[in-house]
Amino acid sequence: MPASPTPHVSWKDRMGPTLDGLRRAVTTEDGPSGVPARLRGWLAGRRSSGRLLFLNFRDGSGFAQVVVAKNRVPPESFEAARACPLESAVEISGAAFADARAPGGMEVRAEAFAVICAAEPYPISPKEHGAQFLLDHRHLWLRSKRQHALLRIRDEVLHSFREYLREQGFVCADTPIFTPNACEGTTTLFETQYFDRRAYLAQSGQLYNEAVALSVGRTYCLGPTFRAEKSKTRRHLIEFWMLEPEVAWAELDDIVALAEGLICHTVERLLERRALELEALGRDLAPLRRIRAPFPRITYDEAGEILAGKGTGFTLGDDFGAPDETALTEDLDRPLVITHFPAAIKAFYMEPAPGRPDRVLGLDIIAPEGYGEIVGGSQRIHDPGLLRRRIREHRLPEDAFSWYLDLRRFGSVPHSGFGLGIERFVSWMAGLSHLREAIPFPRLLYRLSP
RNA sequence: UCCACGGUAGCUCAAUGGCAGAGCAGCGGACUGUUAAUCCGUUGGUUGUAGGUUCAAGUCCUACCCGUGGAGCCA
Repeated sequence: MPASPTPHVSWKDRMGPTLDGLRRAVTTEDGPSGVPARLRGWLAGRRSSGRLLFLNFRDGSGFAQVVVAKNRVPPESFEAARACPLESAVEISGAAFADARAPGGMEVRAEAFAVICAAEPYPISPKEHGAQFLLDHRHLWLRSKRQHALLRIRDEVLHSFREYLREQGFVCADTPIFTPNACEGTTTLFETQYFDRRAYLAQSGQLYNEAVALSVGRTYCLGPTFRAEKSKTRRHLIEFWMLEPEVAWAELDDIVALAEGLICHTVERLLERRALELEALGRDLAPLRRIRAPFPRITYDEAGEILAGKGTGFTLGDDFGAPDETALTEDLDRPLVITHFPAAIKAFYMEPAPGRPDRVLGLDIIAPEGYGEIVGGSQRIHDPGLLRRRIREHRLPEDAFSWYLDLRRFGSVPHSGFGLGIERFVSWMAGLSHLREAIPFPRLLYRLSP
């Protein structure tokens, strides 16, 4: 192999220091002062005080104040920094100092400033905007400090979920998006062409997860799901991401404990690693610090009794509506676990409760603070005869489920799993008033772009 | 799909049926410690679309289009 013509430089060294790293170095007690740096990024804001400019600069890792003093930089640098439009791509040479007057405790004092690519007049101002305008400019809105924080919180949530499940011995095995038929036969599916036949966009990976669980024991999938419901509320997206663990040998109580562990681990990680971002959103951290296992747990029938006393108009036998969920959790500071639902309102594959054939071993977890249902799951039927009967009772096409029934013919065991809505979870953590900010590019009823 | 509300400057919003307005952004200027900086000046309009009532319509009427919130469905 021929010798490399230039010495190898690692990726990290090529890219140079980031604001995030500089801030950590400079603001540490007894840390260095006046750390020289060359930074590349975007001009996020500017205030001027004559011969002194205060720039809000974003390099991707974070935001920092850059001070450009007229008598400390070449004249062309000062003019460029004074006049270039917001969101221009710029390069700054200077040094980083700890300074209590700067937001975040650090500022970069510029020695040179150059515009790499001047922006056109930027449509998003620091003032208020309506939801429609911001969503039309979602591709640019993502650059704001608030969205920057949310992107990192979502990333941390996804990372922590995977981290916890991996520690518990789970294997991530993703499930298909194109599916030949409706898994549960309940919600409306998006229909699409699959060459010369019809296919549907997945609304759950559960049935496939069950197959994988009988191979590796503990599995999960994490990906987008699609519901063609004309939902028009702050709690619904047309395309959303769902985490679905499935565990062989697990019964209802086992996956309640799994959900508790998963949620508590992720809340802890967020408080530990993303407290600054949560605070940037104005999120009150006190309610998050109170999230501890075990979660309060009631049955469907007990919930019905509580609701009878609250007068929400709930009828026993129905599923809970949004006002019912709010009423059940209004006095709680932790998520509420509800189990043992009527079989009639739940999916065909749920295991009947021992001694109560009209109730099934399903679980819902309702988040506090009005964030609604974040988890739905169940113990699955493992008896082949019962499962076949249920498929017939629900008038589902038996041949489409032949592979699913096979799972009960070859070493069937009790198993359980649940689905957790990523955007609902992120909304709850971040204290959002609408799900649309919890995903980079939300798909809403009348919005398919950007 | 149903219910409620809305559409006026680039943005956020005002305007008893009687001259189309403000703040912010933009543009020009002042300012060496700003924190959504401040101050002075200034550009900017087919009032969602079509029709109707009226001496006169942003305003009232009809239809349509688009959007927002809620219900149901669920994560």
